Amino acid sequence: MLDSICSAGFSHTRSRRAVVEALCATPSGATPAKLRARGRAIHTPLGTVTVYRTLELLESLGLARRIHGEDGCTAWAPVSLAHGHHVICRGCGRAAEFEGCDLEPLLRRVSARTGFRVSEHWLELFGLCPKCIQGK
Amino acid sequence: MLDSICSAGFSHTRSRRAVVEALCATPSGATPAKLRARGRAIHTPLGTVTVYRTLELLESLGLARRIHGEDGCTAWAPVSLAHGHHVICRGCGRAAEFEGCDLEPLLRRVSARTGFRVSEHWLELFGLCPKCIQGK
DNA sequence: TTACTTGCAAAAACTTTGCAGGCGC
DNA sequence: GCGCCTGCAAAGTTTTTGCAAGTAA
Repeated sequence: MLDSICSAGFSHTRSRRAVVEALCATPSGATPAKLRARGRAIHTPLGTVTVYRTLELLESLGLARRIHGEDGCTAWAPVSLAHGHHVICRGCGRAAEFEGCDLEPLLRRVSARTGFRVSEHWLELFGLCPKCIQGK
Repeated sequence: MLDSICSAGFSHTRSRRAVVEALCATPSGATPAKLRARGRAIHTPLGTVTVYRTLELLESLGLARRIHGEDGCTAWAPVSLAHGHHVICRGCGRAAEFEGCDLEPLLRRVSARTGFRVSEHWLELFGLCPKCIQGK
């Protein structure tokens, strides 16, 4: 992921590496505060501000994305798939990515009904992950 | 909507009416701060706290819901349909509700692929509303 | 060297909590 | 009158901004 940052014209720095690694270490999503805590294992002086700014940068490059839970939307997760969505576990909060959503028929129906021209969408699923299912 | 609150066992108060009317006046969604501003036209001493608490109440009754935009998720909108989703205009920020989403095939596929047992979902569309399309 | 980055500190914005007084029923 | 409800004030969180020092290239 750092490579993508560099080839986009941004510097390769320890701080960025720390944030990127922390993010990739938690594909299930993590808040800026947690990312900072994790990132400090790699680059100790890592500051909160840098985490925010790096996330912003990653988002603009399409490499990270917010995860929206119904309680809030402060968690971030790395984006690995071209057009992925997340499914979030109600039990432990982990998130998994999945590919493909095939919403075309729906989009056409909504356009016809509301008059909106729909260009993007955003889908998130909630449920229980395999571990939490077993645990019950 | 106030009726629903009352029949659920909560009091009919001016403050609640103010929040409910402000909310219904902005089906496109509004932040707590904006709802308070609008609500003050109805009940002047309306406080921020009451707006938050009323929204919480409405949410628990299934009458209001957060709208999650990619920039944040501080806006709230009334829920009028049984199982509605929102389509949000990138131009003016308005939201419209639509019904039905037929995600069953997708849910099955995701369950099979990730092992998650999916129980809820959450979908939001983005695009341009009829007015904004014309305006361009 | 030169411009981009960083991290601290402080400010700002947003949300929640405590509590005395007010209001619905 | 009783108990829920409200609004102010204050505290707690989260996020953004300003700026001098640091670092990649």
